[in-house]
Amino acid sequence: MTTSTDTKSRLIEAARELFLSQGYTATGIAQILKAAKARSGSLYYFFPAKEDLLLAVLETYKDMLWPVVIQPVFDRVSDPIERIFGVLDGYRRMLQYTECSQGCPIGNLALELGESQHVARRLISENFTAWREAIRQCLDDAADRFAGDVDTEQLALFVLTTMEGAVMLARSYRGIEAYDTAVKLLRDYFDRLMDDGTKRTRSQRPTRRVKRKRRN
Amino acid sequence: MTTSTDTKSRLIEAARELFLSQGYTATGIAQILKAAKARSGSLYYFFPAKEDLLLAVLETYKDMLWPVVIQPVFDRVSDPIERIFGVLDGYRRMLQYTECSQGCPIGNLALELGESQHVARRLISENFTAWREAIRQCLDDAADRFAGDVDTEQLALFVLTTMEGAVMLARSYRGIEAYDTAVKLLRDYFDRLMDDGTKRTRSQRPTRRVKRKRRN
DNA sequence: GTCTATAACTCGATAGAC
DNA sequence: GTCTATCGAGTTATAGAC
Repeated sequence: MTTSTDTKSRLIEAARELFLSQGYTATGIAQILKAAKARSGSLYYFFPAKEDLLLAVLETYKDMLWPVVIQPVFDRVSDPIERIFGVLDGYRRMLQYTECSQGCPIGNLALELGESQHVARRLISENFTAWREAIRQCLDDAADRFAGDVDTEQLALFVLTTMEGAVMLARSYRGIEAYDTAVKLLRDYFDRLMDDGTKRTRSQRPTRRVKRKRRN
Repeated sequence: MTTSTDTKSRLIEAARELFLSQGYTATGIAQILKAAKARSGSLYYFFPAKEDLLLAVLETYKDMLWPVVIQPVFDRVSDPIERIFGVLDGYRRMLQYTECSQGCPIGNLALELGESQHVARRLISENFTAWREAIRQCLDDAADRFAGDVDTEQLALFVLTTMEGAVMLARSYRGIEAYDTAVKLLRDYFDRLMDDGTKRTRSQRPTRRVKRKRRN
């Protein structure tokens, strides 16, 4: 049992890494087996088909979102707006660590998978939605810092849009500049949303807002 | 000669469509041959390998950028800022036409291709750069409308970032909403860049900027 | 649960006639 | 330039022993 669980997670982990660096289609079963030090009998004992392995990978991404992507940033940073840019910095580190060859694993698969793999597509959109939800929580926590009314739902989606587009361009140009530029301009947009010039002075803020508690 | 040229372009066109809808790796030679009504002998007469066919496809995208993507919008719209959003509307039409299954063909390939295909990657970045250049021209044409100093190079890159991210999310969610939201917030950012409220008066503005009408 | 062996098929690419 | 025939490797997946 310990062995079996071990093999299963080794397969998922190997598939996850290979799907990330090469894509789903371009990764062969044999390659996964070699990386996981397993045999085809084991793989097909746990997963009926290659696509089921993909589904397992996408589930782990959902599971990893909070503990790996969000929570470490939230533990380090308390300001809700800075938390957002802290998350974005996490993707920057990923790009730099991989010399701009790898960015967001979900974005890769989002564009690769076609109509046929609709279960996988649903998991991808669920991953995106969970990410947006984390950002939206930050925006809600900072709601009183915005000058006018802000649709935090839409703004969170815009943050995701920027991140995914920026990762794509950083990868394409094999340089971090495109990513940094996008985040810089997103920050500029935030500044303009939060500060409408001389019109409104938010003057004193003696009592710092209490942080809303997140689930999980 | 007429036949040969015909066959060659049929192969490129078939490959272009299949790469767009299925990706490069997932598209097989046999599938391309069937769609182009050609035989393998013909394909390998024109292209030494599958990757060379990809390069030809990417070249056609570069050739098509101005006549197909940019110029039709510029012919219809004269205002430089509206030209930018006109181009973005072209991608919206593409998404709607394909029920959000296809967006930007370059973006697809950008995330799919790995380290190995470095010639193809260079062509992809050239496509992106040419696109940015068109947008930057619009921004330069509207330079006096921006409140402060604006780095049109960076802003053009941000427009591309937004478009690519928005196309990805529209495809993932199989709905145009994510795209529309991204464009709407990009428009809001533009408005804030062009009108800085009461802070700074760019001296006399005898001709008040006309409030642009937004579709939708 | 894991092993080996392999079926059944598709892949990109080539050879040689015409 | 286009045709048919096919190579060899690689693909996903299965069978059956252990």
